[in-house]
Amino acid sequence: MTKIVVVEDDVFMREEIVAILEKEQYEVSCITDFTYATEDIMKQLPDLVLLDLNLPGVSGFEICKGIRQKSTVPILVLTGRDQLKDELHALNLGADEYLNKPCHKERLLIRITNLLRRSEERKHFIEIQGLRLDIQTYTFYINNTSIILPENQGKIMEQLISHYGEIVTSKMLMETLWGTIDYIDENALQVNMTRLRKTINQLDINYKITTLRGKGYQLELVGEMKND
Amino acid sequence: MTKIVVVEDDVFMREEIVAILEKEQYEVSCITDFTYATEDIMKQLPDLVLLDLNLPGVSGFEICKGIRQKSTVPILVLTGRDQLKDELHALNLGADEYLNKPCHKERLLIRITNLLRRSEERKHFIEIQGLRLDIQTYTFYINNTSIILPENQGKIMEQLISHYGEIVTSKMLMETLWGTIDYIDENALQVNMTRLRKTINQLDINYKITTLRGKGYQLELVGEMKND
DNA sequence: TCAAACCTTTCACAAACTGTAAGTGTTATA
DNA sequence: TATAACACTTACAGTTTGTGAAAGGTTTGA
Repeated sequence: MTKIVVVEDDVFMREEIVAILEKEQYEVSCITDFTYATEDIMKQLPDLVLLDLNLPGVSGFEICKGIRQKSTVPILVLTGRDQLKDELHALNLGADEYLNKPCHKERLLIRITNLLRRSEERKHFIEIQGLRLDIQTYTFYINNTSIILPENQGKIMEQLISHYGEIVTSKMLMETLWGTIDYIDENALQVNMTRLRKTINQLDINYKITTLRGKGYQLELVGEMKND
Repeated sequence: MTKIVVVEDDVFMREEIVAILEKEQYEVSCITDFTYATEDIMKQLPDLVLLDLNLPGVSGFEICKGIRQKSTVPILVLTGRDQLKDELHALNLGADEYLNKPCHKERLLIRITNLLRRSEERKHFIEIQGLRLDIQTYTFYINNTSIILPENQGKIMEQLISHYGEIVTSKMLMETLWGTIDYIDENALQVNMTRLRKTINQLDINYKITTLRGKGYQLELVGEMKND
């Protein structure tokens, strides 16, 4: 069932939206406490987020930005703010649609349908800036190129991308690759790591795999000039 | 350079749009004779189509539909029609965005940017209803599954999809697979065809490969109930 | 300086993809 | 219905690709 998370403070408005969506067989849940809105939304694992901008105490823009940093879930902004600059701002922060209240039921629903259809295509992939990986086939998309990673390299890459920003331990990787940690020669992992690094080097990729001695591995941006 | 085709009959409006787009470094070309609009648009190989709906002699909806049948190029409808039913109709026919005139320059431009970014992701693929094929890696996307086709099966599939609705001859296929038609045993092609058919059968696909004796092969929809 | 941690190359086995060969179906037409 | 052309299928062996083991080299930090 398709799950939509509604972020809207006005009770009347919220209940109307919920009624409309539920009539279309969507599974709907609402955020009513906006203190940890971004986290609460993400926890629900939504297929789509319906977001108001005028919320008490928090900026809807911040929520929008926060969601987009962590996920590619479609965000539909539905708001009373009809200023062009708000629209541009929201769209720049990663919103996929921007509709003004009041909004016809049908107009809202067709946008939702379209966004969901579009995001279906993304279901295959995990993704960070500039990289996309099909975790079924380990087809790896970089700019205008795509290549197929061998299974082991693909699994390592999957871990590195899905834990981007964190450290991935050898233990985690060995469990992912072989389902167990026992009787596995750590060297086998190192060999595959070497192979993956070689693969990455041949591509035009802005990332490298850093070793954190005694801790694990990490995917890191490279070649970014620091501006002071 | 990114190419945008503008379909708009009003001279004043058209020139204003062209000026705005060219200032943003887009390559712009216009359709002014709408008799064979769809064909003329497609010939230009646009990265995006900017479409008006009120055109003399032709229906903008028809053009929209026609483009979408042949391509996944993003279509942005920019029109004076502000009726909800027109908007719904256009979006249902495959339009990606629907904006009302008059429209702020920035609003238009950011939608264009977003559509183009989104369609970048599609550059890898060729696509017909329900099927997508990455022609670099021959990763094949069907509903919620993706698999990797072996090179030969991938090449055959590429031909069948990109010539969907037409007949693909053995000669064409042999040239695609082996670069030449000489000294190639036609049986080799048949073997690969059998293999591809077997692959397709294992998947939940609505298409089958039909043989046209003495002519060639064709991809066809299957299992569609005919309603009289 | 030295040992632990990590990296790299080479090798041989296993799996996947390929065209060849040989035989089996199918279809149009006389 | 007989026949020949066309199409399909299966088995096989050569080639390529991915894999972990082994052995030796390099880096790091106390």
